[in-house]
Order: sequence, then structure tokens, then C-alpha cells
Amino acid sequence: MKRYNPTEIEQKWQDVWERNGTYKVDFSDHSKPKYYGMSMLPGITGAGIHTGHGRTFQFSDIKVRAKRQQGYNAYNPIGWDSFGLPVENYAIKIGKTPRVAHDEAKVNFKKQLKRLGYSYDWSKEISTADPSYYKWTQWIFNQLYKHDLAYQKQSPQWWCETDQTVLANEQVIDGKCWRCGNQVSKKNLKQWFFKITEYADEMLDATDDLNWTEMVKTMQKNWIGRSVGAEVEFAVANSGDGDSEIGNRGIITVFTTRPDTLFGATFIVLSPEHELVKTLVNDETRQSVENYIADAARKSEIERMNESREKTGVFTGSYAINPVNGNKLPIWIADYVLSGYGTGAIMAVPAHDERDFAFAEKFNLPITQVIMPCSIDPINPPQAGFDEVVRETVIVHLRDKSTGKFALLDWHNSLDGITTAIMGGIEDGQSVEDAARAEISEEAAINNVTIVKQLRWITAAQYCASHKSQNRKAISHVLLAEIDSLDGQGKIDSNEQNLHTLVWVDEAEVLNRLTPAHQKLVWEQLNHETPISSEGILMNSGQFDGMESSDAREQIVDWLEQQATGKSKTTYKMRDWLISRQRYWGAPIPIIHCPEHGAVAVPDDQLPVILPELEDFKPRGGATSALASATDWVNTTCPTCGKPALRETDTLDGYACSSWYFLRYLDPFNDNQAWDPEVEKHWGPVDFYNGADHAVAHLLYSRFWMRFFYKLGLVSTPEPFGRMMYNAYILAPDGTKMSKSKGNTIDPLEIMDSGYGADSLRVYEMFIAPYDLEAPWDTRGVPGTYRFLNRVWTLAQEYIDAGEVNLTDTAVKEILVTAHRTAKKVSADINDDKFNTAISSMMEAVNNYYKLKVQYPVGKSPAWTYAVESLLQILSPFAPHITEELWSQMGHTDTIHVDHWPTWDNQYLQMDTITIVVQVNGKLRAKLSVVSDATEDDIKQLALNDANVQIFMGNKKPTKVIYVPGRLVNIVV
RNA sequence: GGGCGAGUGGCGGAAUGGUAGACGCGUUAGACUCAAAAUCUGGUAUCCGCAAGGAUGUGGGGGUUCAAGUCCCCCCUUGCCCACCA
Repeated sequence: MKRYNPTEIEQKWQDVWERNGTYKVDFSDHSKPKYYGMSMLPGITGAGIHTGHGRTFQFSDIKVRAKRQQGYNAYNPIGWDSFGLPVENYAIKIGKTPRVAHDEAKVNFKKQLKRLGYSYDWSKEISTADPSYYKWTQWIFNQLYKHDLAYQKQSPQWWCETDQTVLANEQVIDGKCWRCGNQVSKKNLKQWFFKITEYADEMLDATDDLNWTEMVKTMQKNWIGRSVGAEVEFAVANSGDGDSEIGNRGIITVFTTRPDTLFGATFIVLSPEHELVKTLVNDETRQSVENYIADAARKSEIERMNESREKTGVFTGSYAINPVNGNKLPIWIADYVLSGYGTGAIMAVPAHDERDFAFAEKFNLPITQVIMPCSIDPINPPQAGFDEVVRETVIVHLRDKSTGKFALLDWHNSLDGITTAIMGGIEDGQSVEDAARAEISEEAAINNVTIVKQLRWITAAQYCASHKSQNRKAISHVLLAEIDSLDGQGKIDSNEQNLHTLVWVDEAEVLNRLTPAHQKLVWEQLNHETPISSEGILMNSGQFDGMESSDAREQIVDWLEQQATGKSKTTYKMRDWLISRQRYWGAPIPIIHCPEHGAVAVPDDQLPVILPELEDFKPRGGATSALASATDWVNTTCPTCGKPALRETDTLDGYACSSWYFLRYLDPFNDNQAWDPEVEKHWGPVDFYNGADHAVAHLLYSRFWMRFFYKLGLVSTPEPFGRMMYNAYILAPDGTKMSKSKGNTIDPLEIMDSGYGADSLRVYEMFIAPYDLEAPWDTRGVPGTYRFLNRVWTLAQEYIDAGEVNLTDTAVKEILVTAHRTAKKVSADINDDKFNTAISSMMEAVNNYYKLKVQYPVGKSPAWTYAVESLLQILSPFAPHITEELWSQMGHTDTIHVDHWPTWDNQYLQMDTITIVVQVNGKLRAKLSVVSDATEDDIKQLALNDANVQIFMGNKKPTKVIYVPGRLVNIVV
């Protein structure tokens, strides 16, 4: 019997696969269905990968290997994300040029990936820093430029002082640089952008339908951040007492998602950076406004974000006119309004917005309620067709100061079962307070009360008074009243007693006792008054009073559009993609600046613009890259007029290079075009894609470009990735994230070299946890999977060494049920990305075979042959070397990795006898072994006759016997 | 503060509403061995019991159900994402 020696067989088979081109794909072979799967393009960020990365590559390898075995023409490509900040910083660290540092590091990356036995088609390897690749990245830039999707703009942008470059919004995480982790600041620079916002709507709309990990979809939607609302124009009022309030002092345009609250605007707030600010100040306010603006400018954006939410602000001295009611609103400046979002100005509606509320409270500004929160009574909801009767009411909570208890009413008669506070209608001519006192007197027989407060908000409740065929709307004023002590009062007369019972309840109990939702809302607001941000019914809103807020939103915008003082508007949180980098190691932006013709694209036939080899490539500050020093390269001629001109010295964001590589993989050596659309038509889109990072940036950029290519007719689908699996990280043994700087990474080579080999490592990587769960690396796990593979090896050796055996029908059945069940289960699990349970069922099968082989010796027979071969086939995506070796030792001359997957037969999915669980009142009391075709009646009878079952039934009669076919019997007594 | 997940042995983790803890690690006993390693076989949630068996048990508290880790409500803890986005 041969011993299992991973080191030897793994090297052997890797050589054979390479020699035979086992994983080499012929794009023109359409005789089989295609399958295109991969992990995200690896970036060369240091000396090599760790076991956390390895796990990610493994998932796609398994998916593609399984498909290849199932008869697909399956493609798993490999390449390198070579350009960009990570590589350049690595080069600076080790003191070499990026090209040299990259090429040297790649050697180890390749060694690691090859040793792990991934089924890459190495013949199609690409690198984003090869001129033959970035020629086409530049070509794509030209296409975007031609279609007005690339432009230059001067604006404040995130700047990383450490890395000496600007960064895209997506590369700033919690105010820190994605590479070095240092705080970034804003710098006003002229930069290149891609107009990704043009695709915001269609990307957002398409997101829900993607077969992607839900979390990533949510993150993408949040990032795009669509807000639907309106822009409203507020004219700045004349300061004097002239005839006309509205002069020509300017218009303030605000963005709001709640145009229905327009009548509730009581002031206007501008961001400190707003351009109108200087025209709004007067002699009295000028100094304080300037101080405030200077203060805000001094604080970095980060400080502003991290500070407590304590509102600050200053009055300008000017007023604006609310177009909807002519009200004069004071104009304030505050840094809680951001210049970068919407129009940098807001209408403040303190009654219905938390931030505005806090600001109004702090600076004592008016608060006007325009939305009544409205609850529909779930017990008697309004009925269609009934007349509506509106009634103003009071709701009074009454506290007994001596006990701290509150008065509630338990209602009888038609309101039976309902508990409320004291309440009732306001009669004509009665004040709210008088009505409250009257109700307390009537319902609680208490007279000398103190009204403590009246709630700012009024609320509405709608219900059906069915006996009167009316829909009632109660508009409620809410009050809190107190008495010193009951002191002999509170004896309700018998007439009232028929209607309700007065109860006194502890404060903590009130919320639980109140029944209608409306009453609960009132109580909560009474205890903690918060702005009403919910929907409701309009009030204080002129002609729109009584309207539902959702309807009012549309109607008010319509009205504004008629008056030409507003329009509907959608804004996005997502900004255009900033793609210039003041760094050397990237694809040069193919632009020539001509004094006469401005920014001119380098003609397609002159691409690529080759990145010159520079010895001194380090960033030198001042917002230009090292390329500016390459004067021979910078000085050129204008493609339009031929006169002297200068090359653009910014390079493209590395993310640009990786936004289309999945298309280049389909035609990696094409000199005439980026890819052949005919090849893409057959092979696109990517069927399976996974990674543990880039949930927003890379995936969003790739979707943007793909949609652009789709519009140009260059690709056949608008989305680049079909199934996208976002897998979790493997943590270091100490439970923290593996990282080179912490020195807690584990090199896969180390584990393979210590004698366990690639297969044990591969199986453990998949077995450790489900793909979406973080799990700490446990070095003791690899010996466990090594043991498992050894058991497979031994079983196969016994089979290979044995002669023919004859098996009884029972033996055949027992062996085949294990084999067929496992084949089915593992196939399903791989399909569902449940690799950990796939492995455990194979372990279970092997454990089973070990038990079976004691009774039924392993040997050449159809049952054992199927068992061993099917096991090797389903195991081979996980452990490709050992399975290939055993497959070959069994006498097969072809590879197990192409077109070999077991089929299963339903007749072998169940044993002849099955176990039925018997419960009495839901508790397990017995297990029955019955033939699989036993009838329900027989099984129930067996269950009832079981000795232990009878003990628990006692002499009671079963009231119910539940039978779940093939599983259990539950006897209810 | 908002959104979305998660909470199961000593550990990683299994469980279409139907035997909780599959599988693995660790551990423990036995076989083999002069011995050890490796390998093979058995045990391993907690408590009671010689055993058969019983009681308890999936963060806490309620509920729905013949039956709840799984569904519903409240609370606690924790992770991730977003965060003054109008």
C-alpha cells in the first residue's frame, strides 16, 4: 500500500496539468455551455498572500472546478492589479522602482498560487501595468471623454498629505486615507472626473435585481443615496420698509425632501461656504458672520463631523420670503448645513426635523406645526362612503402628586376594553384649558387641578363611529394636569360609572395600559417632545390643509412649478469619480494641454501614452506627480495644431485599471481592440465573482463602465457580474484582522511546506466556517483535514489493492445509499455556496465507509467502485491533487477534473428501514425502526404500543395523534 | 443616532417549524507497540441515577403551535455599514 505523500504528488500533478493544458480554455469551443468565474483581481501589496486571501481564491476555484467537471467549458483567469498606490508605496518602502518591486514580488505570488493548485488558465495571464493593457485603459478614457463623461473641474477635494495625492470619495474611510490610514484634508485643485452620477439612477434601480450578497447591495444603494424632493426658491427680502418686500437681492435655492412641510419653514440656513453669504450681512452682523465663517474654515471637515451635535450658528441680518405664504424668514448661517450636498442651503422646519428643532430650541426661533401625526384606530377603522365629522378634543393626563400615579379610564359599553387618558370634546367658545378642566371634573370628579403644560403638537385620530354612520376625526390638544392629593375628591357619579372606571396607575405602567396607538403616541410625546418627522395630515398650510402629506408633497410641488418658484428635484450622495492622481505609478491620462485648443485627447492611434521609466518617481508635493520632471516626455505637440503643448502629468486612479479587466480576460492579446464583442457575447457576463473587500468602489466603478460599454454596443449585458459573493475575512488566531503590519499573517507556503500539502490546507480553508462568517485561523485545524484526506487515501488504496468481491443485496444498498446521498448533498451545497457542510458530509460518508468495510470488505464490485469514484469526483474541487492521483492509480488515463461528476439515483437515497421518533406531548419518548413503506396506521399503532410511551401516557387517552411522514409521531394526551 | 445581521458545548460550527449540538478541533478510555508517534475503535452539553431512564438546556422575558434554536412582541449583548445628506 502506497503512503500519502502530498508534497510529491502535488508537484507531479501541477506539472502534468500545465503540460497538458488541463485548465486552458478555448474561447471558440461552443460545444459545451460556458462558465466564467473568478475572484477579484489580486493586487501586489507586498511580498505575498496570506491564508485569509487564499480562502477567497479558493471559493471561485471550487465553483469553477465543479462546473468544469459537470461538463462546462469553465474559465478561471488570473492576472495582476499592478498599477496604483499600493504598489508604488511598497516600492518606496523597499527602495526599488515600482516596476522592479512589482516584478520581483510577483514571483512569490505566482509561486504561492501555483502551489495551491488553483485551476487558472495561466496562458492568459494579464497585468494592468503592461502597455498592451493600459493602452486600452487609455482608450476607454478617450471614449468617456468623447461622450462627455470625463471632465476637468476646479473644486475642493480630499488630499492625503502622506501619500501626496488626491483621493476619490470612495477612498476616504472615516475621514482617513484608504491606504495609509492618515487623516485627509480638503484642497482646492483642478482635477479630472468621470461622470458616474449620470448612471446613478440606472445603477440604483438595477441593484435590487442583482444576485449579490445583500449587504453589498445595501451598501451600494446607501452610497448612491438617492433623495427625491424639490428645489424651492426663496427671494431675499428688501431690508427697508419699502412698498415691495421682494427686490433684487438674490434668490436662495434650497433642496428639501419634504416640500409638504413648506408652510412650516420658520427660518433659512446657509452653509458657511454659501456664495450669497457676503451680500446678506449688514454692519451689525458683518463681524460675527465673518468670525463664524473663519472658524468653520479653520476646522477641518473631519473635526466638524466628529464634534458633538451641539448646534452653532449666526444670524445674517437678512430675511427671505417664503414663496408659499409670504412669511419673512430670518436667514442664518450654520455648519450643520453642508456645502457639498443639495444646494448648500435649507429651509428649516423645526416642527418636523430633528436638526432644525435643536437649532430652533437653542436660538429661540419660532416653531410652527404643519403636519398632524394621524393614527387610524385599528379597532374601528374609517369606512368608505361615510361622512367625515371633525371634532376638536382634549386629552389630559392627570397626575396625583402625592402618589405619583396617573389617572386612566377603562371604558365600558361601546368602547369596551379600551383604556385612555381623560378626554373629551371642546365645546364652542371654550378654551382648550377650560375644556380640559371640564373633562376632569366630569370624568374624574376632581375640580382644583393645576394645568402644568400643554403639548406643542396637536395630533389626529381617525375612527368610525359606525352606529352613526360617521367617520370621525378627532383633533387632539394634549395637556398635563396635577392635583396635590385626592383629598376626598374623585367620587364619580353613577351615570359616569356606567361609561368608564377611573383607575390610578404607576407612571411606568401607563404606556402598557393605554390601548389605542394614538393614545400611546400622545403619552410618549408628553414625556419627551420630539419633532414629528412622520407622515400625517396638513394644518396651518392654507389651501392644503387637511391633505395627506404624501399627496401634499406632489400638489405643493405642482403649485411651485406653476408659480415658477420651485421644481421637483432628485439629488444623490454619490459624487463624480475623481480619477486624477498626483502619483507616478499609474496609466498616464492621455491628454495634451494646448495653449490654443485646451485639453486635447491623444488620438486613439497614438495610444498607448507610455509611462516613462523614472528613477526618481517619488511624490514631491505641490500637487503634481513626478512625471512633471520628465521634461522630454511632458513637452510634445498638440494633436490638433501641431504647435508645442504639454502632456497631462496626472495618472489614472488604479481603480480605473481594474474596472474592465474581466473583459480583457476574454481577449487578452488583442492588439486591435480592447476585446472582441463577439467573444464577450458568448462568455459574458462573469457568472461567479467573489472577494472580501471593495464593496463600494471597485464594484460600483465596474458597473458604471459596463453600463457605458453597453450603451456603446461593446458588450451584451449592462451588468458585469452575475452571482457576487462577498465573503468574510479569516481572522488571525488572536481574533484580529490579519495584516502584515501587525505581523500576524500566516503564509500558506509555511503550512504546505510543513508536510500537510495544498489539499489539506484547501479543505481546511473551506471547512473552517461558512463563507459569510468571520472565523479566527486555528492552526490545529489543518491536521484535522489532513487526517480526513488520509482516510480517503487509505480507503482508495484498499480498493485498489483488493481483488473482486461479491456483496449481498443489503451490503450494496447500504454502501450505495451513503454514496448517492452524499453525491446529491455535496452537489447541492456547492451550488448554494455551502462549502463547509459539503465537506462535513464527505467526512460523514468516509466515516460510514469505515464502519461498513468491517462487515463488507472493500474490493472490486460495482457498489464499492461507485462509492470510491463518486467520492473522489465530489472531493476533487476541494482537493484536486490527491483525487487526481487516486483516480489515476485506479487505472483512469484521463483527468478527473474534466467532465467527471457523479449522478445519483433516487432509489438509493433511502434505506429500507427508517427511524421514526415518537413524542408524547412534544417530548421525545421513543424511537421506532420501521420499514420505509410502513403505513401511517401501522406506525401510529406501533407508537401507541411502545412501553415507554405508555408510561408517559399513563391511563389518559390520546386526544390527537400527529404523524409527520418518515419523521415522527406526536401523541397529545 | 439610523439601517442590516448575529447570539447554540471548552473551541470552530450543524440543524426545510418535527430526534438540538451533525462534522471537525480539543479531551478521555481502549486496541496495536518494548515504548512513543501514527493509525483504528468507543465516550465526551449540564444535573440526578449502578443502569434502564429522567430533569434541565440554543442571551433574558412573554406569546403563537400538537411541536419553537427556527415564527411574533419586548429587552440585553455584539458585529458590520451609514452617520448633521435637509
